[in-house]
Amino acid sequence: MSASGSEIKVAVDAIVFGYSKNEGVSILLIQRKYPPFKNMWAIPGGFVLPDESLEEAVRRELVEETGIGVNYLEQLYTFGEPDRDPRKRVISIAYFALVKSAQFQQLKASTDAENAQWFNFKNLPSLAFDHKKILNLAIERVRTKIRYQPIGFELLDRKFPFSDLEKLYITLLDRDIDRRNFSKKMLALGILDETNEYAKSEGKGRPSKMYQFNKKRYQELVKEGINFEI
Amino acid sequence: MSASGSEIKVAVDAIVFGYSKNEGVSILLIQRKYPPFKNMWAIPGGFVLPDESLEEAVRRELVEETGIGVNYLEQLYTFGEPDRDPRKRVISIAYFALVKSAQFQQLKASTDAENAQWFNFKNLPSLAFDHKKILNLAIERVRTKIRYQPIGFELLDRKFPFSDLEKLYITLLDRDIDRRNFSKKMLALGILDETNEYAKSEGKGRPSKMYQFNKKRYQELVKEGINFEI
DNA sequence: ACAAAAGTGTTAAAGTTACACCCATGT
DNA sequence: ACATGGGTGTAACTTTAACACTTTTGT
Repeated sequence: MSASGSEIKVAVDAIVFGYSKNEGVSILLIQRKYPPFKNMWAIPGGFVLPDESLEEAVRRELVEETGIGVNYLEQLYTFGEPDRDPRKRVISIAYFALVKSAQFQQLKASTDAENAQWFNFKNLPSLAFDHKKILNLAIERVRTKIRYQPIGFELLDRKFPFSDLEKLYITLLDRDIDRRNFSKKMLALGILDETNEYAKSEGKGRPSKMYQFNKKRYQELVKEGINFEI
Repeated sequence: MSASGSEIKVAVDAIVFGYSKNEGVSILLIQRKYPPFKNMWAIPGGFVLPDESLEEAVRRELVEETGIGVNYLEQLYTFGEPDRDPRKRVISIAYFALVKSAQFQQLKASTDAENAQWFNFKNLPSLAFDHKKILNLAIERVRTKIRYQPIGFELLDRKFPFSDLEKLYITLLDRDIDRRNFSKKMLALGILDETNEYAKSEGKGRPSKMYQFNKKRYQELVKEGINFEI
């Protein structure tokens, strides 16, 4: 090891994803109040305190800056180019987070965090620092990951109609999905429980059964060596 | 963001993988000269200097501590639990690196770095700090990744007999592979060029043709949307 | 009765797996 | 001539992809 320590600041950032059937995938951004990049949009985040873990830091910053609590959090990548912050050397450990649909819609409506706002992931503003790069990586990661891990359920409510799941995949993968093949495959995995509830109809169409992701069952099956793949 | 910066040190660590047909997969470790964990084995690494990128830091530390230059380097994960170093708060950005077979064998023989040593990945000593956890993650990552990205070639020489590739996969995936099916699949991908060289026989068996990974071709095919998968 | 969304099965094509014998070389 | 590792094809099976009509509800 080198003899001396470093004068480098350590920050965390979190790309928070929300989803609703009608609006698709959204990402939570905050507007900067101070220079540099004053008034520009940025990914929420901040410096890590001496005695908290990285994940604790992310959760704390998210509450402070946006009032949000997330139910899924995963480390994405660490960005550390010497010049990524014009003021000083900052390395940032980026996370991505997923928020359940009902909560996302509540948050959208609330005014708790005046300078936090959701943006559709296909229509994002320009961003401060290297945040565009971070965000693109996060989107790419989520896009890839829903194909081999059941993280999509973290964006839906606990109980959801099958078509919501399908729409989520269509949105993220950005291509059509054959409804019959998709449901066959999903149901064949054995990780979805059918409930005896039905979606309250929204005025049109046949009401759909509500399904529920069975996490325990999934974990058992993982041990037995199944692989989720869509 | 929080107002204040942090008093956290930033380090990088690198899990270096080497491979040879006879010895299988090895990992490069160094023996610590000073407390804490004096004399224990550890993953090479050290603090990031103020003006170098993370990757530069990894390469510099590897040269300083082990005399090695690597040909493939990828970020693995960032470890930041507050208590992972007993002395002070250190977050470490871990990388994994792959070394080509010929170079690995040279390094094994050389005495450049007295306190650096290669260990078979199935027979590792106990390690300082949380390095066991880091190492396990690295092994898991490489194991998974060779199945969907052609990183295996970074462990072989530029030209290699087909059976070396096969043995590498058998070793890492820890299961038998059907020679016929494996070569069919690999060759069907169209990313291996047959050379007109033959392996100099080692006294027994039919000499094998030498193959070569065609990186350009692979990158073209990726753009066209193939997916490498074994 | 019609519009809208949910629910459901079959067939062809592609991909994967299982399996065994001959070939080229050194001793 | 034998021991050793290299090289190769085919058939059964599994998985995936393509495709359209019926059901339930609200208006």
